[in-house]
Amino acid sequence: MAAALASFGGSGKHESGREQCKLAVAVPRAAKTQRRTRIQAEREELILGAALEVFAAHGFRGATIDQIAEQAGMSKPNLLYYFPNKEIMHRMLIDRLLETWLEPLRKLDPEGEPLTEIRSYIRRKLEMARDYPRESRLFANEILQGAPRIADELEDLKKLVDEKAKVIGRWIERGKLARVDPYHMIFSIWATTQHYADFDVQVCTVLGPKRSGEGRFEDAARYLDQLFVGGLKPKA
Amino acid sequence: MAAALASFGGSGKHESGREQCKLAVAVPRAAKTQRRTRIQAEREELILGAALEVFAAHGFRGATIDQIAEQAGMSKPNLLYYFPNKEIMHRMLIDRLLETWLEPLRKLDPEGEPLTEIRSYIRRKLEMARDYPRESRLFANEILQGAPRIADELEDLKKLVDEKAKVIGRWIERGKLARVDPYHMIFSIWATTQHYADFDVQVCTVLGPKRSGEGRFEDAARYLDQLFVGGLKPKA
DNA sequence: TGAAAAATTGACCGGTTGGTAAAGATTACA
DNA sequence: TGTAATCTTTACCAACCGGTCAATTTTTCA
Repeated sequence: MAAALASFGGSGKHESGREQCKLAVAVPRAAKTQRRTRIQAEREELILGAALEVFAAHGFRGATIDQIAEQAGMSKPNLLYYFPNKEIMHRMLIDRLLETWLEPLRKLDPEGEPLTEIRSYIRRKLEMARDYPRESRLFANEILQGAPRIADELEDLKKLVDEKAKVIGRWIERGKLARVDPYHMIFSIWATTQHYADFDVQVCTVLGPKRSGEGRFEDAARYLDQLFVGGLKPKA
Repeated sequence: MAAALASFGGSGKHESGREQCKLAVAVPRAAKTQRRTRIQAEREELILGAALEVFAAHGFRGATIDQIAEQAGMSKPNLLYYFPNKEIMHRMLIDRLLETWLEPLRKLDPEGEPLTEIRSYIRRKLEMARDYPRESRLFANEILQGAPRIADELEDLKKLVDEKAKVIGRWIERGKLARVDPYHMIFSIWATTQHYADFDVQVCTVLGPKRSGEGRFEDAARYLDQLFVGGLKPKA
């Protein structure tokens, strides 16, 4: 229960320090010129949490403002006082999601020991699936439906992957990894780790009540370690 | 382009021969006592195809009857003459989907050579992701949103997986496979193969225009082969 | 304290959506 | 060919949904 998968709390909420660029859009119209209130900050956070819950569970079109408002414990017009419309809530969630979501890949260190780096990456991604399943499902919903609202962001993602694929390619050239396709390797890491967030219902049903406790992430971590270390170790 | 991934056409449409149990529900009310017409069969098939397209792209709530009707090239009331409501179309699609979807796992042969069996399973699943991406997305949409409409079917799935997990367990006992968790092994196969259908937009964007042709499935097949054979081969 | 600013709400509106009613067009078949 | 069954469409309805408005309550701060 302890060693395999670390806790994730460390770096606080999603992005405490940095100013959130797109947030300005959502400042209530009545307060445009004014400084943000304490209540504004609190309410906006409350609403975004509720919106995350509902968007993740029903997708963009499936989610209704009424549902989000109820989840946040306020009336619909009250919610719309903070966020002028549904799109903006969604857009803001996607933006801050991508920040955290890509962090593990960014951390992949070209100077590190290749197999260790990849194991760390997998572990981090699995921790994110465990600790931020709603974010994962929000993203999955969006991609599944053709990513209509995040084409630009996907291009940024491509750049990051291109860069890291080169790093992996160099590791392979130096004989530190098996000769695999770096892109498909990254895909397989995304797929296997996010599966535990996106397909959680299925995973828990199939594992049954006895094995579907939190321990399932430890088991998954152990298995994925075996799979990837075995599969990516360079042939001697 | 040829060897790695076979074509999938072989067994014809989803279930040509067998009688579709739930179909009776959708017989137009006007024709309850009567035998099914040629037109009925044709139209129902046409509608289900359109419904699959739309449900896969927008999820259940996101799909509208009007969209499905337009996709099928008919008016909404005309469509509703064949299927009394949205739920029934969805339910029928899910039912016939699960039949085909689980076939590859059913085919996992306890008597076969373990590593070969698993490689075949992976290849078949990947072929399904390539040839039936809409079905995959329909399923993904449903699971992602908590599987509200298919709890029963998931229980059946569990039974099948339990059975096959035992088979895999015996293979491991006989030293034919590395000592991995059979359940998580199956999850990882599902995740990695279905990823190419469910996250197609992302895959194609990241691969870029040059590599995102149909060849991406060949590359995926090759990579997954390396990964799983390397990862699951018993330690000497 | 009091008044301005901020927060909240009920009532409402236009457009969409799932679904129905009924009448007209087409097809099967005696 | 005629007629009954089947198929299709136009017109429609009630509920829902995204979003607005104007009025009320609460908070802030001089």
